[in-house]
Amino acid sequence: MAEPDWNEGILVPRSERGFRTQERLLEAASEIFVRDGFLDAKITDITALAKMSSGSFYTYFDSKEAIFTAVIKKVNEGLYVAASVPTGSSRDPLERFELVTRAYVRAYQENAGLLAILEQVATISPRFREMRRNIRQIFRNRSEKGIRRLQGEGRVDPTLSPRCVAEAITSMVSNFCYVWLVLGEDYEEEEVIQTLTTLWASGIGLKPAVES
Amino acid sequence: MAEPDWNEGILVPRSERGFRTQERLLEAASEIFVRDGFLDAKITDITALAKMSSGSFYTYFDSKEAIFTAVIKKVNEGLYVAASVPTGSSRDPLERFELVTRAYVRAYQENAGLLAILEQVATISPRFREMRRNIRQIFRNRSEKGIRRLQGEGRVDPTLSPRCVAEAITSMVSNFCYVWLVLGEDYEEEEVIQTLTTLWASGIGLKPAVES
Amino acid sequence: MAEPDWNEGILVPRSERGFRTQERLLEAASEIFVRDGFLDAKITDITALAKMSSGSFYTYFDSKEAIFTAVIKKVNEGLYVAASVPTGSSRDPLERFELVTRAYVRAYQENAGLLAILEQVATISPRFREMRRNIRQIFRNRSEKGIRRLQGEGRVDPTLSPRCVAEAITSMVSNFCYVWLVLGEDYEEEEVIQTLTTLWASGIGLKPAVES
Amino acid sequence: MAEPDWNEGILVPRSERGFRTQERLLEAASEIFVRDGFLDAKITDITALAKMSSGSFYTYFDSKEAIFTAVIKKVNEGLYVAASVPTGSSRDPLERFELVTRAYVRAYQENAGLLAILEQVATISPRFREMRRNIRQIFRNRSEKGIRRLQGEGRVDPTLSPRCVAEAITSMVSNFCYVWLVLGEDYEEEEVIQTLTTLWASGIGLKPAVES
DNA sequence: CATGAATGAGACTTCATTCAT
DNA sequence: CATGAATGAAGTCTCATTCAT
Repeated sequence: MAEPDWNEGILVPRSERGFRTQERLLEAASEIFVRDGFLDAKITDITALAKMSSGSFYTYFDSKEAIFTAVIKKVNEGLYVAASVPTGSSRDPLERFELVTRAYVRAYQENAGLLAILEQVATISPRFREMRRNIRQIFRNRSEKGIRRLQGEGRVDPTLSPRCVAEAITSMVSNFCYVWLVLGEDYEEEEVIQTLTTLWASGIGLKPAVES
Repeated sequence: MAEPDWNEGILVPRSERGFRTQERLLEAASEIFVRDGFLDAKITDITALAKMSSGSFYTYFDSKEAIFTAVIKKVNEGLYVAASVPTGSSRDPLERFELVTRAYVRAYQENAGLLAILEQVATISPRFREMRRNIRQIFRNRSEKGIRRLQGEGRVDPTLSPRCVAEAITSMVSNFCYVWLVLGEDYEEEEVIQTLTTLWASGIGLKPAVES
Repeated sequence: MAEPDWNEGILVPRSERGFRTQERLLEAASEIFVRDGFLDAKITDITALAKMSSGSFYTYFDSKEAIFTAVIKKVNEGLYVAASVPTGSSRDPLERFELVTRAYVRAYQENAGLLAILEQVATISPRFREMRRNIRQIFRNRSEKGIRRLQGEGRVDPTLSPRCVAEAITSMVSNFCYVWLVLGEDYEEEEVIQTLTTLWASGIGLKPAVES
Repeated sequence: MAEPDWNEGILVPRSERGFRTQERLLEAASEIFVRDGFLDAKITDITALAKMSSGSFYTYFDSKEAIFTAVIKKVNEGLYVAASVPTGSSRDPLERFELVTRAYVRAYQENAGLLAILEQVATISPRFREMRRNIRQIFRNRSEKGIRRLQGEGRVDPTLSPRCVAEAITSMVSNFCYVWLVLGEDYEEEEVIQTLTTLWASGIGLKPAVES
């Protein structure tokens, strides 16, 4: 339960100049991580790209893990926003599914490089496994709630376990994005979104609203 | 396309005794890989567990990658068999889906430890990325073929892209197993199998056979 | 022979305010040196404790060695005073020995924390080895002179080498204090003083004054 | 109370060849430690002097601390033997004191270089502080026992605390050796031994055996 | 005079792999 | 075929001191 402190090891600059230097490091690190992966990324490559001495790195971050955390935090926030995209309660569920899927796919596309590395680091470090889990939970919990509501409205098979279904759909969407955008299987964006949306909706047996 | 040679680096013992020694190394390696992961697994730990000198390792394998390949090959074969489980053409599709899913889940359960490590190594090494991709393809291609046939029989929405759907279902099943059996989310086996089967079948809009 | 300049590297503040700032640094440094030792003491810890920026340190001291010198100078002066405690020529030698021992013990007790660190630094730096030697010499030379006088008065064995005896007694007293007050062997103050005084006096075969 | 494990970090070679290599390292390390001190001694200097690659060091020792422990253990054993020199119960106490002092001085002389470094390390590391304390205790405990016996025989002032006196004498002898043989104060060996022995014997008020 | 960011040399350590015995 | 010692490249991190603002 004890959530790791995601700011651990990330030092806070005390001047405007320091703030800019930290930003430079973050940008350089993103580039290096995407290029070389976490394991092969060298601090000296990052500082060289940011045009500073290697020692300066430690003015702003305690370790490679720390700067990776900082880099990923931004990505995470992007995914968080995507997974929380407001759908407007008045819409049709199908439309909502599509909206959510599209937002997720877009966010994944924009950050595919770093998400690939996060996937790598998550297999190595429990800390980052937890981080990835968190963002996954947002998506899953949201789906679960939606399914519960639709079951309540009699529009979805009531025998299905909402949590289990939500987990499965989350797996489908997130892993499809991984295979497509990271591993490089060739698909066409619109087709992906339509297929995932359809499988999702039909999978849970979504029925049209019962009109009165 | 050029398939890596999965036997490269795995030396062939000349004697019966050598064969048994190699087996001992494989068993020890499985244990160490599961315990420490690929990166932290040390050759000396493997040889110590197999009760031999570190130098002897290279009589049987060329490298750490080679012995990992050998260890994973067995697992892979298990998954291959599972993914190829004969279903008997006469059966109902729903039953076939369930059978395939169950076989996959069982195989995953039996090898969860090493599959977790394969997941790790696949993020690091293209060679093993390819290996994992292969086994995934078996499952996906099979699904794709099934869907195509059902579309031909008019029992599944013909506008869906069979490949895309198959990829999505493969993602759903394989990633669910990962989250459940490797990351440790708590689910109940039978419920998982039923849920995945249902989502699969309903997702593609499977209709009862048209009786004549 | 060339005595180091013990004020080298200690800058002289030009203002009253600067003077107080330097004092703050000295207090902070004492605390940090005692807590962490010389080697592990960090300039940033000292400045942080003194509530100023690390750069300001160099307005007042040239180096870590310089501030340590400044800190130790005070201690040294204390020991100097103790070792020079006036005994009044009229007293009984035994009483004088006790007075000197007591003064030394008191001074050591009051500064045990920093003297422990001086001991450390003296093993590392010739400069501080010299400093410690100086204070030791005061004690030793004084003893030596006393012994010579008593030998002249026929109250002490004339075959003993005054310098060698003085060195031995200095070793006994100073190292006892180190073992007791720094290393933490448990002794009772009064007992220590009496024992050292007795060993000293009896050791040199002190005889009662020859009355005429 | 928990005695550190003095073999920790010292690996045991499994072959004759390894044993010789470890010896080579120990000899090289002694030389380097004496030349540069513990802090400035570099692993690469040791391996270079022993004519091997730097990595080989870690086949035999875990760290610089470990090899220093191994080097000092030998010295310690030498001092232990010296401090335990058998005196023959029949002798005169004065002769016994001289014998013990002489043995200690000799042992110190032979190992002065490394003992200087031990003194340095002891001020830095509790582990080695403990080691030095151990050897000191042997000497002190032995003195204490002797004094107790002589008090029992009525040949020594019964009001003196044996432990406190023994500590003082140990301080005198050991610190004199340090000042003389490490810091370089100029003394003549025989004079030192006689002076220390006399101060010791007279200090405790040793009386000739009461003849019947 | 104060601030705090910038500097940079370099020792330690790991461990897969090779090789002498 | 077994043993275990030998190899060596290379990356992280520290922190006293300097310097621009």
